[in-house]
Amino acid sequence: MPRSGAKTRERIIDAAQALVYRHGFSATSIDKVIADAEITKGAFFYHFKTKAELGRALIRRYAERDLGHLDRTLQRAEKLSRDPAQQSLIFIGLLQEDVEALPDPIPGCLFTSYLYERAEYPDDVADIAAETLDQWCRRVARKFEEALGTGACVGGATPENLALTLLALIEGGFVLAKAQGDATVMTDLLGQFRARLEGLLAEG
Amino acid sequence: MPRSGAKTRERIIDAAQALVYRHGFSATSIDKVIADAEITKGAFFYHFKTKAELGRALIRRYAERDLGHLDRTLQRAEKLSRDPAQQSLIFIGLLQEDVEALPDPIPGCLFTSYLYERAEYPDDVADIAAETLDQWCRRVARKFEEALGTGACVGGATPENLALTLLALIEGGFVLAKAQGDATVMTDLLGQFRARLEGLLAEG
DNA sequence: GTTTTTATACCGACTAATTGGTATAGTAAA
DNA sequence: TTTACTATACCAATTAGTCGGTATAAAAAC
Repeated sequence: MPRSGAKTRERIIDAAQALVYRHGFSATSIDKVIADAEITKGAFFYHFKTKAELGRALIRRYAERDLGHLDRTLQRAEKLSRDPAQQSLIFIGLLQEDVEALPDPIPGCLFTSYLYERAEYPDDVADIAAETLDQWCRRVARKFEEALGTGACVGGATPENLALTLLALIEGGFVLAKAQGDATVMTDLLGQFRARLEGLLAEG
Repeated sequence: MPRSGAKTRERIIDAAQALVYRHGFSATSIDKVIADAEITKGAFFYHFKTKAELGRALIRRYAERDLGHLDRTLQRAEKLSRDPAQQSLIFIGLLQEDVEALPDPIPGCLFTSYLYERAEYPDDVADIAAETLDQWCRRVARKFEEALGTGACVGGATPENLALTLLALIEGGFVLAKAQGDATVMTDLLGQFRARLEGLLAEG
């Protein structure tokens, strides 16, 4: 066999992702991708039959990494304390650390990028986004449930609802961070959420 | 004078906006816009020198309508009660009504659309988005301040912080609503926020 | 153990369609 | 007579995608 194509494939996806973060998917031309990846047209179309397939590969990798990162963060929180309530609070703290380490300009969320250009791409791309977002919520909700119990807290908040709120704050936070050109809004937003969760844990 | 060009101009912006909601800005070609608006190329370039200028006009109109709608909603809340605390809660309720009236598919926020394709367009487009989002927060924060007082509540929440959280929930809610193909997430998100605000108002 | 085959990985010139934008000649209304 | 267009033809650049050819290295045949 010749040298493995996996490396080239990764280079293509890396270059494409960087371009999509700045220009969106449809403004990301294959010519720009191959220039940045320093490969040729032949190599590109050897790995991806169409541009849509590149798109699919892009969010598939993003989705995997996203859930992988979530699980690792949850596990780190679990090692830092034995109490699920503390674990939940530490989890938010670790998310704050992630946000502070975000590069400039703020890349944002690839799912949002796709969902806002949705009509351009096959439906299954949006399906992956929906499924991953749902999984994210479920896994976070499970941790909150350990901390708060199954029932609704004061104010009718359930673990599922809190997880959804957290996810919306992150997605919305990306938008505001992009608008302000600064990720500190996200730290504030997460700080607020953390304070609220702390309050709920103290009550329940 | 011949018949006013304002009508044609509006038709162009209307057609463009509908396309941008589904395809994003860069996938929205001038040819598609003129086809949907049922005008000719000559008419388009009579009103807009470049596509970038169309983009500028699009978000400028969106920004104006957005802040106008906010002010009207705030004023409606003010007419429905004399108590700022009640007004704040009613305001959230009115936002929930707006969300429920959202068409299918969910259009989302034009600012997000731009911010996620940012590099394609002149910087002043992003400036309008940032400025409008900031104004939105300020005006909502002023109402919350009337209800809660200037100082921080329990949990360190300030009126500004709460307004920012609400905005992030709306922006993030749009993303989640697009992913799920259903706007009820946004109603839930706003309901949660309302309950929390109610709690803060009862304490303070 | 050398040669031949074969599949993988990649090159780069090419194409047909679309892109944003221009040009020009004419028309219709206030 | 100015403003607001229609209609159509055009342009250079860029777009996604094709195609015939080539380099590499492992496996199979001799």
